[in-house]
Amino acid sequence: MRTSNYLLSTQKETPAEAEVISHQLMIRAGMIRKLASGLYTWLPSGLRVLNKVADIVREEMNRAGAVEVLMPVVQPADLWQESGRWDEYGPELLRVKDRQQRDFVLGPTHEEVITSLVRTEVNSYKQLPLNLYQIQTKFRDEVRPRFGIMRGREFTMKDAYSFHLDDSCLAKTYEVMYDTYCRIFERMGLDYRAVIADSGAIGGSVSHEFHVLAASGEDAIAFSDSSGYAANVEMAPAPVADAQVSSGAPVTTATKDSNTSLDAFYSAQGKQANQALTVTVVKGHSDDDAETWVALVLRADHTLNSVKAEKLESVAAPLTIASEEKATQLLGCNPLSANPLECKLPVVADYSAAALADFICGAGTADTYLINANWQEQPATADLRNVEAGDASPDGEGALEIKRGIEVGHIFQLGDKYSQAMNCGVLSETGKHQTLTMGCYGIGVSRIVAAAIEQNHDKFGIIWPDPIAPFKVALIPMNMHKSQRIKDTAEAIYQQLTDLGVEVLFDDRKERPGVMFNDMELIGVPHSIVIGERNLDNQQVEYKNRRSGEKQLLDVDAVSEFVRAL
RNA sequence: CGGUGAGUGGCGCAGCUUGGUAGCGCACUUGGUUUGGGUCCAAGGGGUCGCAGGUUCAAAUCCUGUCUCACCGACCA
Repeated sequence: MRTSNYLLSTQKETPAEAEVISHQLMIRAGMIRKLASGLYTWLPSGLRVLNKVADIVREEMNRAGAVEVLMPVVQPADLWQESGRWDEYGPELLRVKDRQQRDFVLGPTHEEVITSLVRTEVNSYKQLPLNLYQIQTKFRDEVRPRFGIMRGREFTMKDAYSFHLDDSCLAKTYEVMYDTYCRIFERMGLDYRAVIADSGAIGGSVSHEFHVLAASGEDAIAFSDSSGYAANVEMAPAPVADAQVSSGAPVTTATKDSNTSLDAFYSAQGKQANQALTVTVVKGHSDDDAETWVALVLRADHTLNSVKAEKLESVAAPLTIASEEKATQLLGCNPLSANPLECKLPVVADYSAAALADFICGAGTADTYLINANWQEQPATADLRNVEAGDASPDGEGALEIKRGIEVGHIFQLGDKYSQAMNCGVLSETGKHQTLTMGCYGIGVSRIVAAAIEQNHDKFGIIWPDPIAPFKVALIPMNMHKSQRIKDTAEAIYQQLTDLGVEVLFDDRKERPGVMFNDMELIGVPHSIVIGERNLDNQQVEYKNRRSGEKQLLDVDAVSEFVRAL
């Protein structure tokens, strides 16, 4: 490709709206342009990378025995009503009507369509197991699109669905997909981790997420420092704390000045946040649909884990935290000063909160606190908090570390949630109808592009891993318009490399060398060949490696052999 | 949806407090200059100041409404 025929679209300045480095660089390098919130056009360089990522995913899925299909983006509402998700999914599901006023959705995922397909096409156990996948556009009307392509509303996803007679067969395919995902991320040269995950709205039991590690990641991941344990912080169980014993110190009360922070108040009382309790009021769940509220009690240094909380029987899902007015009304005082020991609401205490003795907590009147309080009777307890660095690993080996990750893949053992609801089954060996069990396996293809940049960049721009680079080699002739021999050499090398099947970006613009160097580094082309008068006197050109910065001189005749070996 | 902030050439911004009919840098065009790391000089093109209404002799500027966008929270590949 010649830059003169190409749409390079690099820019010097970073748009103000781009917060994370991958978003900034994707715009500056001319990979994407925003059309509207969460909607992006892929420019030529971006599309090349996106296609590279998709190709690797496709190759590895095929190798694993999955079969590619392509389903529609627009899906009839009846399928969603049949699965129950028409009501469950909420506003993230974009619903549209056609000219006959029939309801449709823009597919955020394809369990319904694939299940509908398989129930009509697959009738015998002999056709199983079957793993079908597609690489296709999804639409989710995200509440808050952000970070450019990282969380767009429209995005490219690889989604695969497997169908089985029984769970052990499902487990085998799940293992294969797990290994396939590892291969995929390894091939792309990404630093990733597979972690135990919550299966969320998709449903099912066993589930792993694949995260690309990056400081800007939206998820926190907990790792054991001495075993292979890794889980999303949402899922990692917190250790049960040993009950403390009260020293018998007398209970006193103290009043907090409204200008004093809680932490300062704690230390003024000779305590710390890990010796104090806080109350959070959340919406409860009851069988008769009556409005109920529950007070969750945590240690003040801990944070509430909403995934754990909403799994409690007495708590409504999704987790709804009461507004300050509502909480004040329910508790009879500001929630900060609420007294968990004499609470008007049902109390559920986190294990470590229940284990405390001689703690600080609200006294039930504004700005008044109890010092050296103790539980009078043991409260209902549960694991409610996020694990923290230093907590004991749930597998009993070592302590946890917390790192941040970008979720780029998620695999689930779905079970029969959809096949049951949508009556998807086959005749078994014994001639009986048998409902199938399913797995589903997603990869955020477009998100990988952004995640790869988060992990591979420097102050000059993107540094693509070779397998997903938009071009392998940048060919940079300096002052070609003034030197016939530079022009001839550049054209010859371009021809040789192109004949070899190497993707070359030949910068034939009439630009100063600095401009070309900067653009090629911004775009992140992994290898450059620089042609200049100085070296041409010795029939040589310069090679430069984008990642290492290593430079070396090559004989003009040796260029194609050198590039082939890269 | 709640909280915060912003909308002025393609991008980044100033002007708004104290109304007087739009400016700077980058990018773009032309000429010259320079030529191994975003040269320099000159001359140009491009904006109904998000939209609608109001106040006023006069509105980018003041008022009202509305739309859009970004950031912080609950969802997710």
